[in-house]
Order: sequence, then structure tokens, then C-alpha cells
Amino acid sequence: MSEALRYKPGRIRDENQQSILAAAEQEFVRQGYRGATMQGIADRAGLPKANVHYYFKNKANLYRSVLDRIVTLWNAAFSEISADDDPAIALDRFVREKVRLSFAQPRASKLFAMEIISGAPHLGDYLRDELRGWVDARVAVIDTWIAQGRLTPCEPRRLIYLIWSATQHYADFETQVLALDDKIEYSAQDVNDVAEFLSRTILTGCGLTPPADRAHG
Amino acid sequence: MSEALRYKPGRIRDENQQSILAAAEQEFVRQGYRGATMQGIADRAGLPKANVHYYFKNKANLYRSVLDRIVTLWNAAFSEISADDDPAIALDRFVREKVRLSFAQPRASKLFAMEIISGAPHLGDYLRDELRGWVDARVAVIDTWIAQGRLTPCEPRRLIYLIWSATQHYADFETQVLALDDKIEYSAQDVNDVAEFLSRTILTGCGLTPPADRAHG
DNA sequence: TCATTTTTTGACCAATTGGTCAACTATTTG
DNA sequence: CAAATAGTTGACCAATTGGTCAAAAAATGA
Repeated sequence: MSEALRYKPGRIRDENQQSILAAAEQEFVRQGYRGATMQGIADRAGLPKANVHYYFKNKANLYRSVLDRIVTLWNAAFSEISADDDPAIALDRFVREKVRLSFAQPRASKLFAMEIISGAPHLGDYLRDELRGWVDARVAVIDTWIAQGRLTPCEPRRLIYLIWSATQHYADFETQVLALDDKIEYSAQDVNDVAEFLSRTILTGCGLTPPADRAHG
Repeated sequence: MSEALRYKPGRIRDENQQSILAAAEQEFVRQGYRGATMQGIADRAGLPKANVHYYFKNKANLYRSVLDRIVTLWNAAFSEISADDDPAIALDRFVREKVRLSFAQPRASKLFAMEIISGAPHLGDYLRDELRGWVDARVAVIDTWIAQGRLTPCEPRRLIYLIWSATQHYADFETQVLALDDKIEYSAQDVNDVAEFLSRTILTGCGLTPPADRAHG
């Protein structure tokens, strides 16, 4: 994923795996885990079905690989956060990073959402072992801000859920938003407008003064 | 659903249809449309499979019936909204009604979400024909409030999406929220806390003063 | 070059699926 | 009570599915 793509052992492997993963992500989102077919994934990737089984032993393993890729994306998307940061700056950055991720990787957000909605049959461990720590660390920082009087008291957990839900709505419910807004697809302008609106509204809602509007990304 | 259940033609029909619809809703949420099986739905309803086909001709028809029931629920859940209303009162009520619906009917919210995430293959018409009008009417009211100087300017559409997403997160992502909060299930307290937090934060975010905290429901 | 490893592929299988049907039973109605 | 209607059910398809396999083709390395 981070290496040159010339002649080199494993190059064919890498390329095929990537196109299979991309195809699988789409099929799993549109059909669900059980509804997606190995044949459909193979067709979308432009390979015979047996070839998909050659690279990913079976369907469950392929699905896991797609989810792993999504979790990696998530971990790479966010800055660290520290009690020394200014609350308004840090929360503004958090909102904008989440908006950027949602618009850049809507299928990843959708598949993650479907997995959670279905009861997280394959991600229960991730939620309990990894994501909980991620949240707890941020909750601790927000609690420190409150204790220092730099942030109006609020439930940090609910604030994080608010930011998550409001931002990923534009990825997960893309079909609905586009239908209601009578659009075919999002524009670059939409990304900025959404980030601006959500940052301003949520920060104001927490009693913070949003940082001055500036062009991000 | 609103009639006595004594001896009466159609009573057996009503009861069986209801238990099939309830079973189907659960199966469709957990397995997706294609992943859910008529056999699994029949088992959950405690009936032989052929009986499910007797009441609902086929799988697509059963799925449609489940979605229809959800749309009916939605339409019954919300008060009308008028430009004469006080913005803070009306938005507070809107948030609380949505929170109540999310906690009362989480499976309905989840199935609707899965349908939208999958590209709304069965609800595209509903979004364009019914829901758009619902939203447009509320957008018009909010725009009037802004024009009258009773509400800080904001994009009404984005405000509605913010309220939708933040509230239904507790239904759709129930598995994740419970895992991160280290709970087994929601309490009655959670419903009130969430409603309170979201109403206060969002209304404040819009420049409104939230109505005094009072016990609702 | 040529032996070795990696990749490709169509044919094939057992299991599961949505759906049908005819026989049977229970309920309602005149 | 008897005819008609409504509901129940197991057995049965044809189609699709995830997965296997062995043989051929390509890529690699000495």
C-alpha cells in the first residue's frame, strides 16, 4: 500500500487484493454481509470467482479484511488531543477531520454503520477493546477542560456521539440527503459548508466561541 | 391494531400478520434484506414457512409491508409545526419527539437506516415524494423565523439533519453506544438525559435559549 | 534456459434459498 | 348441522450460493 508498483514479487498480489477489497466493500454495503455474493464481488473486481477465493480464503475472511481496512483508515484520520489544547481549536479540528473523512470515504462509513446496526457481529471486540480506549482518552481530556473552567459542563460522551452522528450522517444517509436536497452528488462546496455549519453550531452549543472561519484542507 | 381482539373474522389474520411483521423486522435488521430468510422469519414468528407466504405473497412484499409500517410510525410521531410557534418551544419539542421515537422504536429506526445506507432501493419514491415535502414544509417555517429575526440565520436543512442524526444515533448505533458506555441496555434515565443534552446543545447552538428543564413524557 | 513458485480458470458439488402446491384442519355462516 | 371459507402444513422444486479442485498458464529466480 505504501510501496512502488513496478516489477516486483507480490505486485500482482497487491493489485488484485486491492481491487477485490474495493469491490467487496461496495457489494457488502449494497447487499449486506449475507446478501453480497462472492460471484458479485468477483464480477465487480473483473476476476473469476475462484480467484477471489485464492486471495481471501472465504467470505468471512474477506469481510474481516474489509473491516480491518476501515478501522485502519479511522485510526489514521484523527489528530491526537491533549488537555493543553484550546478546547475550541481542538473540537473544531475534530469536527472538521470527521467531516473530511465522511465525505472522502463514504462507503467505509456506510459499511461500518451497517455492521454496528446489525449488532456488530464481527466488530464487538473492536468496540470493547480498541474504540472504548479511544473514547475514554478523549472523555478524560474534555473532563479536564471542564474541571479547569475552560468548557461549560456537559457530558463528554454525549458530545462525542453528537459530533460522530452529525458528521457521518452525510456519508451514511447520503442517498437521503441528496434526494431531499434534490442533488445528484455532493460538491466541494458542500464539504466546507457542512464543516462550517456543524463546527459553529456544536461549538456554540457547548458554550465555546468557534475559531474564525478559514479555508481548511 | 386499534381494535378489540375477541372473536371476529380477521382476528387470526391480524394476529399472525402482526407477529410475522415483528419477526421480519428483526430478521431484516440483523441479516439485511437478502440475508434474512423466510424460514428464519417463520421460525421467529412460530409459524411454518408456507404460512408466511400465505399472508405475504413473497419476500419483497413482506419487506415492503415492514417498511410501510415504519413510515406510518414516523408520520404519527411528530407534531405539526407552524411559523406562529415559538422557535425554542417548537425545536425543543421536535428534538424530544425524535428522541422518544428512537428509544421507543429502535428496530424501526435501524431498518430504515439500513435501507437508506444500502441506497434506498425500496424507498427512493418515498424520499422524493413524501419525505421531501415533510422537510420542505419545516424548512419554510424555519426560514420564516429567521426572516422575522426570531432565529439566528442558519441553513434550516442542515439543522433538521443535525437533529435527525444526533437523535437516531442512540437507536441505530445502540450496540456501539452501549459497548462504549459499558452498559447492557438503556435506562429510562438515559432517555431523559439524552433529550435534555441534545435539546440544550442544539438550541444553544442555534442561538436560542432552551425552555426550562421539565419532565416530559 | 529451465525448474520452481505464483496465479488463473472452468468445472463441479453440497447446502441453502424463495417459492409452490395439494391435502388437511379449523372456523364461520346460512 | 352442513356448506363454504379461511388457515395450516409437509413435501417438493429450480435456482443460487459458498466453496473446492486439478490442470493450465504466467511469472520468477538461478
